Amino acid sequence: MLAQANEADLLEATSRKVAPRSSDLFKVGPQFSETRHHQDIYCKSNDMDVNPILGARIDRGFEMGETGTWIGYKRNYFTLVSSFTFENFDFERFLHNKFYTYEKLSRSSVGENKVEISYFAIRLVAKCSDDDVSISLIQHTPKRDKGPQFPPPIYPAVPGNLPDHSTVRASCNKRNNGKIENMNKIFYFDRAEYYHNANLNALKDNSVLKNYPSDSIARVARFERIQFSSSIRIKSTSVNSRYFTLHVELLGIIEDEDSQIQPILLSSIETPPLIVRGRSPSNYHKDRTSGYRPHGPGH
DNA sequence: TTCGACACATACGT
DNA sequence: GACGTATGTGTCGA
Repeated sequence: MLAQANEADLLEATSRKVAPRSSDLFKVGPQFSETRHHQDIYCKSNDMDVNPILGARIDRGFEMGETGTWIGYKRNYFTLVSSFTFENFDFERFLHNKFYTYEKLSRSSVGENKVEISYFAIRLVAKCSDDDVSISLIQHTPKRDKGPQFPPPIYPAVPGNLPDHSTVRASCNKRNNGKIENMNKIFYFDRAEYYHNANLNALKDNSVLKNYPSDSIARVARFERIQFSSSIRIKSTSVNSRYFTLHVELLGIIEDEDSQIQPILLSSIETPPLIVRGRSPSNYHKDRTSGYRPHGPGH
């Protein structure tokens, strides 16, 4: 059974051409690390320390290679979802509170500055795993080449639960309004609807909720049709591939003295090192049946 | 060798 | 089941 699985993986990874719309393209990728904390979060009402827990899953675009490393393709899309919760905070409790953190002051000065968090947000970044240098990611529309490209959005977000892999799979490429609406209930929180049902409005609300920039607020940040920027260098030497990591960051958005919006990195999670295969034909129609890596002159 | 552009093919959603 | 889409990947030429 193990041998069988390996054989299947090998076939998958080395020979067969993949149909462009096959649902097999959805695969769960590598696990993310435990949440790492960068700046503490406190609850305003009682100054209690709040423990954020970030979760994320790659749902498309990476598969495990023969040697156990995770492999993606520069030319192909990947999909990633992420959400966060606060330990011991159910959703209602979150909605009735405000939070603050400390802003690191410049190196020359000492100490930290207490700042209120206007709202929370989730960001996706990629880094080169050697030097921690940021790598740009881009997002396509369904029109791909015919549409514009953007950097992946930073999602203003409230706490939420990560949907199943199958839910993410089912959420892609929907045009039917009813289906889209059902998916939106999973991926978004509707503030206007909440205010209506709770007999509240933005004037009466004095919680963190009122500071979010729009009524449609992510419960789950969904990053679809993401690719590594076409300009990334894949090799560190002519032989060795570089490794990349994907990081999901929980940000606290604050307002500085000049009412400028500014993100503070509160916590993050990351993938293990990833290989991104480039466009070289040697990364495609391989037919070797051993673990041998081709790099000599081919055909 | 690598990249942008265009092309072809094929499973999916409606 | 037909039709339009979305997307992996083949290819050309700078």
